[in-house]
Amino acid sequence: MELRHLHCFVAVAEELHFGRAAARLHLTQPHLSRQIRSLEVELGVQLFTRTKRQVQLTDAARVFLEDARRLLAQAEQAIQTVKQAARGEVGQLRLSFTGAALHGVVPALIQAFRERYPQVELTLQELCTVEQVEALRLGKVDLGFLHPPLTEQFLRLEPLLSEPLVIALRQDHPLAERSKLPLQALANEPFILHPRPEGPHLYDQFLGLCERAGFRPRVVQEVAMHQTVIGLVAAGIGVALIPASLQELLRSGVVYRAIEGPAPQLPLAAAFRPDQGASVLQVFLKVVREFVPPNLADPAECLPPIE
Amino acid sequence: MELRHLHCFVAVAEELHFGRAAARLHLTQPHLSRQIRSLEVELGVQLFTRTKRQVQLTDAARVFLEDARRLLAQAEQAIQTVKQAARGEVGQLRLSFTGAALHGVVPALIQAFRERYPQVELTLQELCTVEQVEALRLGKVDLGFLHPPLTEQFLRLEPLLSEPLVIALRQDHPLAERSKLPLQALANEPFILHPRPEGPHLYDQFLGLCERAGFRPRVVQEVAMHQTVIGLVAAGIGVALIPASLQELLRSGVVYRAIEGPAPQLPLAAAFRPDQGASVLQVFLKVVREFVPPNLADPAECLPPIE
DNA sequence: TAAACTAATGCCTGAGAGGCATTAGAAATT
DNA sequence: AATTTCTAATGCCTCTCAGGCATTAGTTTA
Repeated sequence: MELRHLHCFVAVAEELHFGRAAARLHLTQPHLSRQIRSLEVELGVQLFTRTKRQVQLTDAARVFLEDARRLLAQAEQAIQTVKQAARGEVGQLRLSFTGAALHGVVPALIQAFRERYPQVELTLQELCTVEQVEALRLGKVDLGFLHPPLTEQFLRLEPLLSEPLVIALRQDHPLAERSKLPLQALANEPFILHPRPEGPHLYDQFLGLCERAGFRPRVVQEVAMHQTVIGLVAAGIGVALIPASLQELLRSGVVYRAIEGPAPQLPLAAAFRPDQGASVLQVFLKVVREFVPPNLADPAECLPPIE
Repeated sequence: MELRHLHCFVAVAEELHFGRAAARLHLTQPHLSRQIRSLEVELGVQLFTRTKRQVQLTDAARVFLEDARRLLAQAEQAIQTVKQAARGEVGQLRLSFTGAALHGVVPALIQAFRERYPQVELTLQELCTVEQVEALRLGKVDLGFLHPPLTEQFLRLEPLLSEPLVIALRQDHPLAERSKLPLQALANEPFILHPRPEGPHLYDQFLGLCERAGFRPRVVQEVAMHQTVIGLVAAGIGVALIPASLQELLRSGVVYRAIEGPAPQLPLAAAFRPDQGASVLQVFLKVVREFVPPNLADPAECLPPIE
């Protein structure tokens, strides 16, 4: 039995007339007669009672008709679905992102993609940059939002943006009066930083900028979670560096101040394996590129030299 | 696209090896390669990435695989179902029955059929004999349990049984003391009967028997529903004739007594149109025949002559 | 009785299902 | 580096069957 037979059967069952059914199928009536006959023989079931003048469905055919219609519709649907899948509009995509990426363009980007391609099943996972590189290497993740630069060569990067870090201060801190702070002003402050392994480049970049400003920062606490960092600032343990977009993590008693002069920059990029031809990934990347701010044309910009 | 292509696709997708897949399908590997290629061309979708050495599914193929498996399983199922339907094990059957048939073998018969052929959808409807004949004529009912004889010729009858009628009396009626009553004993009793149009044969049979016993019964009430008849007996309005199997319609204050000598008989038969080839009907009839008591071998027995 | 309608039959053609032998590129082995 | 092995693809063949046209054979209508 082939789908062709089902098409023939449904047409005859609906028209109850071999001639009209054949016209509908763009076949000749004799051929259609034979198709139906061969289907009946194969099934071992009589589907129509035909007199020379009229055609009737048997009870078995009535039962079969429902199944046949459903099968044909589902076959049609399957064809549409696989075409969509080939265009990357159906399927699954495993994403990862750093905690810092959670508060910038990334959520908006993911939401936009979700709306445009609702049939793509997204898996989301928060991982730090190094964990993401490993997950991408192992093929456990298709695309990661992480913070360059990377030493790994097997990943391709799609730079998204580079945002300056700002200083988080307790509200009653003397420096909070000023709207902008040069790094030197922080020479004697106790710092709360992210652990170096979680973002070695940012860590070293900051130390380099401090050195250029003539001091070595006093680190009193190393904490991974941004929430915790800000909590410690609120508790007066020290001051902290926070990506600008994380200022939306409001907390009473904490204020944010921009850094005057060369500020540490936290670049954000989408990383993926170029060898993965997954078309869902390609579609996602197109959306990613829409969200790249125009001033990022030159990726060099997002990584100010630190000497 | 034909089911054949789906079979090929699923085999290759599961084996990830054209040679093994071809063996499974009892095809040659070159032909299978071409089938897959033609499917890909028709869909406009690449399903496999093949190097000379290994075969991999594309993302689109993974999506398609689920649909293809489901389609093949459902096609197989549809074939089984239509075969069952042809054997009369699937489908629908519209039954009708008189009120009297509701209390004898008919419910047990229907239940037995239900258990044996759960995939046949039964429609049940209570109609009197003449209504059933009309419904059968119009094709609104496939089989009816009714009371012969019929004047109509277009129906075939399958006699089921013939049961004697018994007398329903109020418990405190003087005649209730005897265990059997000759008809003559009822010569002066007020009778509650079913209206003649609902069962003309039974009505006339009873009148005939009374006449032979030397009296003409005094009918005080004509009521259709058995429940109501018995209610009237309990109320002391009169005595009534009830099919023996309806004695299970117990009601305090009412007793039943057999008739001595020739008793009116209510024959029950299954009636259907022989021109309806519906195999569900044939299967049902087989069950009906199992429920015919052996002493009914000669259908003449169930209709004692009334002169 | 003739005409119209309609499913089935007979016969033909060409596409393609399916087979066999072989090629060609990759991986494993020597 | 050379050889062998493995495996998908190609070339070419046959023969079935999808599908067409002309016709037949019942049935209904005029």
